[in-house]
Amino acid sequence: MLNPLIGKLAQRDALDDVERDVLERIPSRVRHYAPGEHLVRQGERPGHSALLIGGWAGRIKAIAGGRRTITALHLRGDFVDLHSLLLRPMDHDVEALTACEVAEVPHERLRALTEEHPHLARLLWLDTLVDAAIHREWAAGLAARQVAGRLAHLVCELFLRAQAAGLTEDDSFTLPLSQNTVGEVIGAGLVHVNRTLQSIRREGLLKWRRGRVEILDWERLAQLGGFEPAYLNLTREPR
Amino acid sequence: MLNPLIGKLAQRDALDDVERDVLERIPSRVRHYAPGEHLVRQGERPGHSALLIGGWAGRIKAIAGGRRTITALHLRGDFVDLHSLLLRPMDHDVEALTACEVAEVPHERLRALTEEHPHLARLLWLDTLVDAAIHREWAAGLAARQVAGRLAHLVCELFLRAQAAGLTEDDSFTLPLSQNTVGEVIGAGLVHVNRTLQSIRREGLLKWRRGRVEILDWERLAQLGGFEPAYLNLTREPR
DNA sequence: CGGTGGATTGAGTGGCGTCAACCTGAGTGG
DNA sequence: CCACTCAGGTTGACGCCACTCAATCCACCG
Repeated sequence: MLNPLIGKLAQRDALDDVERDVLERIPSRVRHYAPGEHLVRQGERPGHSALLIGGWAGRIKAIAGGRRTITALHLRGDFVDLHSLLLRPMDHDVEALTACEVAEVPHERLRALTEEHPHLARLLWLDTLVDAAIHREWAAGLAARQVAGRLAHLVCELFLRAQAAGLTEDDSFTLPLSQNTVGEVIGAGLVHVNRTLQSIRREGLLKWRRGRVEILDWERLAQLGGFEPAYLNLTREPR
Repeated sequence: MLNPLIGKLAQRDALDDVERDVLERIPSRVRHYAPGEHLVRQGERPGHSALLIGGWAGRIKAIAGGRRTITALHLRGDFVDLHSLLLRPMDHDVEALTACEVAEVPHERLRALTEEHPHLARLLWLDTLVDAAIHREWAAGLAARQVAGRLAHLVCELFLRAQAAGLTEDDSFTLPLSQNTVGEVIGAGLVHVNRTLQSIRREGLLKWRRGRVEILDWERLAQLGGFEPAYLNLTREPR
């Protein structure tokens, strides 16, 4: 059940047979969520962390004044709230943005695993560090890039992450998010997202219809977004 | 030498005598930096992590186009690049914003510590998780708050963090950052920071002269920034 | 075939960036 | 002790990116 996680960790550092075995044996309960349902709510103290098996989920921060922002997007293989193992109470909601399939891993098991297998502990820690690196990249983008750049950057990032999760076909992947949701991610209003997207399409950088994105010109898209993939830590290193 | 760190960790969970002893015995080299000097550079793979003993430091992301953004601010007791233990190469610079005193802790020691003392490992992990929580808060602010709100929020956050580090006197603390630097933090231009600051001062929310901030009306300042301190995890919990 | 969520288009406005001076206080050297 | 320097703070003018309000269109579905 945790195979998507195993695959992801193995991209960052070699796993030996024992470690794979330990991960495979972790019990977990599978749950399904409909779009809009909450996997976790702000203020809660969950006794487990949720590993995404399928679908897209987002971390939602409610801001005083009714506005809300999506501070992270997650896909297959991502732990959406691994940090709830230590960070309590939850500082944000986690919401299913599409239909989601989730494996709930008990915190007691995760804690035991980290005590008995320091290398796996490091890889889980690393996973939260990559989350943080992505947060930094997004924050820098919000401060320094305008909407077109943020949009291009987002598409580049999600394509690479989807690719790492085995979810791409050639130059396209499924991204069933409404323009309104995209706006909540990149900090832009719905109308402006729409116009910006049209302009990017008109330029021939990508196609985006019915929740399917096809990248037509990676070079120019990456340039528009100022995209540098190093922060994703998709390379294999001893950790 | 690591006392500021010990104090900080002890605010989040009880440390027993053995743990304190272990932390106290960690060897570290002390270094001093002048304002503008780099503690670490993007792309490097440092063999140690830098613990701030005094002064203010910032994590700087260079964005294509010559712009730069400060994605995190650090003060006494903060590990400015603890994540470099696992996240390589560095995805950003760390720069001394004022004169800084730093203790460099070798990675091999940190790694040994995490393997032998799982509870301390969790507290270090937690420290990086709080960093991430702050990133989320800032990112949400950049997306949803306007400049006055971001400025107010920043002052509230830094006051509480300075207080936790024992750096406040009554309602004031030292914050020797230029308005230009503040702009790089909250994603605003120098001129606009200046005008916004004047308006906040005129409203009687705070004084800010010569690198010293005095908070005059916490209530309204927190309201203006939509400030909710929970994300700082300044509470004591079993971790 | 009406209902509904999402995409699209138009128009008006304001927050905030940028350029460009000018002011102020602290430190320095003669 | 004063002239000079320089970083940082302050002020004014101008323009654009992006937000908001408000329709309208479109695809899909029961």
